[in-house]
Amino acid sequence: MSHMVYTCLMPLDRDHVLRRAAALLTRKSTATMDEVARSAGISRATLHRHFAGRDALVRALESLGIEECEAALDTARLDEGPASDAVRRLVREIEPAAGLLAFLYGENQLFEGEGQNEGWARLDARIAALFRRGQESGEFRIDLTPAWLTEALYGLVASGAWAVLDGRVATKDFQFMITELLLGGALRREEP
Amino acid sequence: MSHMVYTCLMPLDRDHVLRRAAALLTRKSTATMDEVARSAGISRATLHRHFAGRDALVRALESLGIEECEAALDTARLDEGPASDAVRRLVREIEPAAGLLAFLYGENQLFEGEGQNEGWARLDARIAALFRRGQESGEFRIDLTPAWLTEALYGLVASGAWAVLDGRVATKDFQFMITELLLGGALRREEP
DNA sequence: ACCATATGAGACATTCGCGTCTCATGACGG
DNA sequence: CCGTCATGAGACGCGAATGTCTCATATGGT
Repeated sequence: MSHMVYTCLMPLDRDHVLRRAAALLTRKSTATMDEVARSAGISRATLHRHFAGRDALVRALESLGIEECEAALDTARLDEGPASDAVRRLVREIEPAAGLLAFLYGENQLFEGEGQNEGWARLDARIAALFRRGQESGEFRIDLTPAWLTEALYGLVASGAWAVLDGRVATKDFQFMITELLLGGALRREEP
Repeated sequence: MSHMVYTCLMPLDRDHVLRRAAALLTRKSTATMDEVARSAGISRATLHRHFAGRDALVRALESLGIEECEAALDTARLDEGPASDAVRRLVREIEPAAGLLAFLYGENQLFEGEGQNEGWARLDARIAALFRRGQESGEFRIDLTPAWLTEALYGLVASGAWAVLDGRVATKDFQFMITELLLGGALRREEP
């Protein structure tokens, strides 16, 4: 029997395939199942053995993205310390998943219909809660709703991921550009 | 003969079709040619008479989006007055095209390959010049590059359009949310 | 050495959207 | 009243991608 193969190699392989798929689909969202398979170094047949179909693959990517985001939120400890620092930690931790997130963000077909993953709602709630905490503590302005700030965070992360992918922004500037714009905006701060 | 039909009705019709196509494709970027036609109230045959194929349709939408953006930039008079006011005017003028822009922004296949419309480069240059002007006048901070601010503007406009489409943000708040976040950020301003 | 299993390669039918075609209809101008 | 032209409806073939299948191979454990 090969139960050890099941419990040790398989998940690694599946994860590897998912990550390559994410990387490819981020650049070319219309990539073929065959292209995805080649990109992961396996054959189309094997890809179909792991994922029932393209839909199942995208769903798996969605779950992976949600998992990574939730892990990032956990690591970022959103409810500790100043809210602005928590936002910085959040962006830093979420950066590795930015590409995948950008792909899923553009896959708007996921968000229509009733079958949408409730993980997004959980993420939205946690991030919005962070912004609300910052508002209640007086750190953040109250005339921008937490829902919009959450939306804007997603949008900026996706924009940043694409800009990095296209070479318009350096990878090392990713976190700085997003957090500084999101928190401080483009205007010069008055010297205190 | 019906030359008057050509010069009067046709352009209106074509424009109408393009706008309906933009509205539909913004929500469902994988919409069928048949769905686009139905959405515009015409048959698939007529749609194919106006646009050689799906690719031509998307290219026409791209040109329309660029035209509307350039018109918005013209109306906004980016080189007059304080740069922050110019940004506010820019967002206000660009709002009607936000949905179309969001669709094109997600159509990343347009930006790969050499056949990309040079109109985007013109728009990028004009918007980046605005941010640079703001930096040189001391209004904007200099640690966020004009290229990134331009990218972020696109991303926020797209995010805003989608948020409005999904009912997460009120239409009347669109301009305020974007300009305030882009210019001022989420942090509370110190009272001067 | 033997067997089980995952894999790769390839064939196959199916589905789906696209692009083109024809024909009938209706509107509009001469 | 008649001709022209755009349109709608529908049929048709094509190509691409998908999903399923079989078979040969290699790897790894017994």
